[in-house]
Amino acid sequence: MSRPRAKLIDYFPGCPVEATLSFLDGKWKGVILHHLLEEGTLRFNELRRRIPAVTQRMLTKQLRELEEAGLVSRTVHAVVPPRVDYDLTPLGKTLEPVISALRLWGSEHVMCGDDQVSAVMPPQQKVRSAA
Amino acid sequence: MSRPRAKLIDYFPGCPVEATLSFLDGKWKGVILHHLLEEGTLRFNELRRRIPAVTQRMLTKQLRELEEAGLVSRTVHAVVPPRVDYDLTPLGKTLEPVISALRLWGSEHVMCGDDQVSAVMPPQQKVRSAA
DNA sequence: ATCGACGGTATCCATTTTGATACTATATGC
DNA sequence: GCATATAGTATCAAAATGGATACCGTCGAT
Repeated sequence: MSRPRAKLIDYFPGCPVEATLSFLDGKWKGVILHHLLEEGTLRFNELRRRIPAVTQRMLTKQLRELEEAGLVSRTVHAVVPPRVDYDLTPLGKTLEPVISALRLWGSEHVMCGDDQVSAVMPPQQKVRSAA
Repeated sequence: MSRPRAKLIDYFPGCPVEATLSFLDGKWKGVILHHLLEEGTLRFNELRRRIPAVTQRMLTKQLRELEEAGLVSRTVHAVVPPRVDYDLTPLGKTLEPVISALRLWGSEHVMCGDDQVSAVMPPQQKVRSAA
């Protein structure tokens, strides 16, 4: 219910980019998808531990939005310490090339200083076909 | 200035994805980059016309952020009706594979209803190498 | 003299997003 | 009985984002 992006854009010829971005919106969706792609099924607190800076509320929200978008599945096991598994749906898995492209660009061009992030041209190294 | 994303993330092993996303953040950066990639140098109002839904303030803001990030260059011509050219920097151009991946996924998986956007699995069609 | 185009700024306001904190329920371990 | 773990929800407040509107200065056209 909150998709400010692409929602009121009446300009859709050039919009698939923005449309895709709207699914990755929010502060944590990228990381969540990344972990789910890398590690497969994860429980709520497993994700939390992998993303220390996220709060419970935020993680819940982002997961719900991913679920609503059909990218992530949520499986509740009716066991006694509650247990909920999160996994990518087939649709979610199709995002792999996108996440890979993001990750590749990030790892080649983004330098992480102490508390800031900046993009730089990589030294003339050839881009290996990093799958 | 304002980079809530990735700013306070002390978890950087798995973060290139999020780092990249932080550069595409904001409602219009994706479209701006898309147009600049497609059409090369554009003036302020040329961009505006290509993105009817953006306000002057927002376009300015997003362009400034892209400039600050080193992805876009801003050239002021000291002529009499002011003239400002925006173009991708070499660094900005390296985002092409990313934008392409986003565009490809968007065009294959995102269906645009009247006023909402949803992702779907494409019917088993093979992915043509849509450059 | 006024209007419009250009490329913005400044101001104000509404919405959205995020964070902090406290709270829930059940079961196990102590 | 109390703490812990699980997977959250509720509430409040702050911050960030975005939109509307008005304004700036200069030039050419009317």
